[in-house]
Amino acid sequence: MNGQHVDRPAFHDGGHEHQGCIADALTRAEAVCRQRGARLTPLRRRVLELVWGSHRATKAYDLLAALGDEDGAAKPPTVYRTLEFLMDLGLVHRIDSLNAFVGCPMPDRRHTAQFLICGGCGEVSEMTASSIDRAVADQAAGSGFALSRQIIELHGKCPHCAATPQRP
Amino acid sequence: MNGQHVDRPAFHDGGHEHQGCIADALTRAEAVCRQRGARLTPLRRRVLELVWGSHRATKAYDLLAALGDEDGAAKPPTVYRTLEFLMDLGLVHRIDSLNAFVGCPMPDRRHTAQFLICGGCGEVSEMTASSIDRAVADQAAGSGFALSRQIIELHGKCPHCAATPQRP
DNA sequence: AAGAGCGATGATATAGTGTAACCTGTTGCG
DNA sequence: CGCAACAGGTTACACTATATCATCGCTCTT
Repeated sequence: MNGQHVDRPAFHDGGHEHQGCIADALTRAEAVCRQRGARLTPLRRRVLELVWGSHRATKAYDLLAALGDEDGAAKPPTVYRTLEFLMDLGLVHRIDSLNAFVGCPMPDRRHTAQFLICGGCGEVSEMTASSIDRAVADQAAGSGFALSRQIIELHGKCPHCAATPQRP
Repeated sequence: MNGQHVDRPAFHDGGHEHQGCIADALTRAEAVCRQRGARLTPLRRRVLELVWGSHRATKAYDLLAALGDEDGAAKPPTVYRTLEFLMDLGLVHRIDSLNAFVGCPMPDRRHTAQFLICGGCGEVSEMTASSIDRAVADQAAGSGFALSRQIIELHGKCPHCAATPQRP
């Protein structure tokens, strides 16, 4: 059976070469925009870059502050509009339980997503687990419920943090 | 196999005798409080009653307004503290994707929960689907992730609303 | 080239959500 | 009674998000 099919379920180790993650994300974003006839303006590009600055979820007002440091006082609507654009294109996802945003590692492919959120290091790992999809779809169908959007956010500890109990 | 085991997957019809739902919820709450040595004060009781005023999710500031009409201007901390108390006892759940709260129909039993949220009528239906639990637990374990809390909120249309396309 | 139309961004103001810190009152109990 | 523990009140503030209108620059058309 293929119930275990999962894309990218892994967490990163501290030492990975993160610049590559950012560069790859921007490359994918350019491709998606080209394909969809959307414009990846400097602002949008910069916001996406900031979101990809870590594998944690980024708060809108942190983006705002980061932009402010550079471009002289960005305002909230600027950031929220930009995030909305990026979400519409599937380039970032919103994590509702954190009021924060995370880059999508596979924006070129239509997919559902589940998020593993580490309470230790804050890293968020996106996965697409067909077994979860199937269970959810079955239950919705069994209740006569027409599913349109699923929010699955799983909190806990990533392998690294689970192995390292926090010290007082 | 019992992958289809589900508690209370159903939505209510408009005409059900809702006073009974409220009364039952309060009865269960009294039992839970007695059992756990917690005090169901008038305020807590009133807030729970308000949350159970419908099968939709209730916003904190709507509770605040409702209380204000009665008791002369309640303040935010009062409501949030009371909601926190009710959540600790499992009497209400928070729906993160709505910033709102809904009564738990089975607070006496430890359980995970998934929510079906209708975008038409706003009704929220809680279920405990063991097939989803199992798929989630398997995926988390497979990633070495130590799961502590799962947030599963499924948006769509309930059977009634799916059968009644909205008119312009 | 003039100007319409549109998408992107700027700017102002305000709405909505949530918490920190401190104080007061109440209850249960030795 | 007198204390400890909990519940609730009060003030102030922080954080999150949106509505609305103005501006700028680009493209398309005539």
